[in-house]
Amino acid sequence: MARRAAADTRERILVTAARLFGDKGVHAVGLQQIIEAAGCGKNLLYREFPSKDVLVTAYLERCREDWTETLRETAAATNTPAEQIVAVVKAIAERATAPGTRGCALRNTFAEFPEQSHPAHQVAVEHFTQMRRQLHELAQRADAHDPQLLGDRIMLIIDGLYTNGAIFGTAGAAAAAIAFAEEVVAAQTTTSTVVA
Amino acid sequence: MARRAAADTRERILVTAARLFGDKGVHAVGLQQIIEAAGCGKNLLYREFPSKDVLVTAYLERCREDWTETLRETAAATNTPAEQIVAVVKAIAERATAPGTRGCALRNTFAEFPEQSHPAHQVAVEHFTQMRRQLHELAQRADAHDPQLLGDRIMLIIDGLYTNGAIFGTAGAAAAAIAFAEEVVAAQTTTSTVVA
DNA sequence: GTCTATACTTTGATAGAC
DNA sequence: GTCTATCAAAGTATAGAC
Repeated sequence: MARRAAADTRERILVTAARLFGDKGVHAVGLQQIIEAAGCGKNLLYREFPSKDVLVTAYLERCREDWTETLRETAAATNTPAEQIVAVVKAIAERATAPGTRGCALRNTFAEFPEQSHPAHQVAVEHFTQMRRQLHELAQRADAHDPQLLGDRIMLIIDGLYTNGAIFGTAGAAAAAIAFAEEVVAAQTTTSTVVA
Repeated sequence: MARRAAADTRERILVTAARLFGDKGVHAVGLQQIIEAAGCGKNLLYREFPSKDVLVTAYLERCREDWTETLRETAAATNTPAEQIVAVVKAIAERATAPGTRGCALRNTFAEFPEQSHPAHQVAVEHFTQMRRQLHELAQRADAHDPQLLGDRIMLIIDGLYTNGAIFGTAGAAAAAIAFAEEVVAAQTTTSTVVA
């Protein structure tokens, strides 16, 4: 069943590329390196991903799915939109401050590809735009006084968390960011300023 | 006095390189491009900066000086440490959300050089460590309830501001971040929670 | 002598042919 | 899966202008 193996191969290449891109950055990783690490031929890689740009785009789309998954999981695990906002920050905080982590793949790749015409740049911008909108919606469903304000503040905390986590990577930073998010959500969703 | 011109030449090369690195990213800019833009010979560039790594490091050190300058200016323009914290956020917000800006050079370059052994990586880490310490000190002088907490929260806002500004670059984002910082400072430096 | 300009070497990348 | 073409990069050396 050589034909059936194709799906697995594509997945293996993508996972391998994602790991290398994430660890060393997109520019620093050559296709040769991915081929060796994935243990496949050059032909196969080019059959699945006709160019490096296509591979990078697929890598970023995969990262976007992780975010969607986070949103889905936190929605299922919480009772209220306000709780979900904090849970989202919590989930990201745990990942962003894990040792060896290098921040957010989409943000890092965005920094690597400043050209607006580059597909990687565009995928990243789409992601951030969508993410911001989703946080606004979440804040609205949480009955925030000013949904856009709350959403943007949470976005700031998440962005900062990724940057900060990539630099320092301490567990304390995660707890601090979560507490910060809790206070911000509480202040923006209740009439009296209550600090949990 | 051809010998005297050397200082100017070095400065011109560095400024040119800084602009190109900042606009297109370090990896995307070749030395040839810098030579053409600066209008100098290859020999001269290699005399002033023996390798690209040296040039990149000089570029980052220059960016660090900008931060030091910001700290100095805000200290001179404000009366209290609490005001200075807000002024720092304000100064960064204005720069980070200016059109055509691409966020923080040190953070972007940090994303481009994940290897800990690379001098560019080390300069960036030094900068962030120093910056965090300075924010802690500032929070302490502002009589914050928990100086480290306040400093870290301001650091989160600044980090987020750079990322957010690089992506969306709206003027509203600057005002929102400044208001956010004001509230956080007020909440952490007064006994009663006062919202300005 | 100091700068510009260019030719060269080596290395490593994408890409495609077979 | 190997082999090869093409191109661009860093870095070095050299030729020539003022």
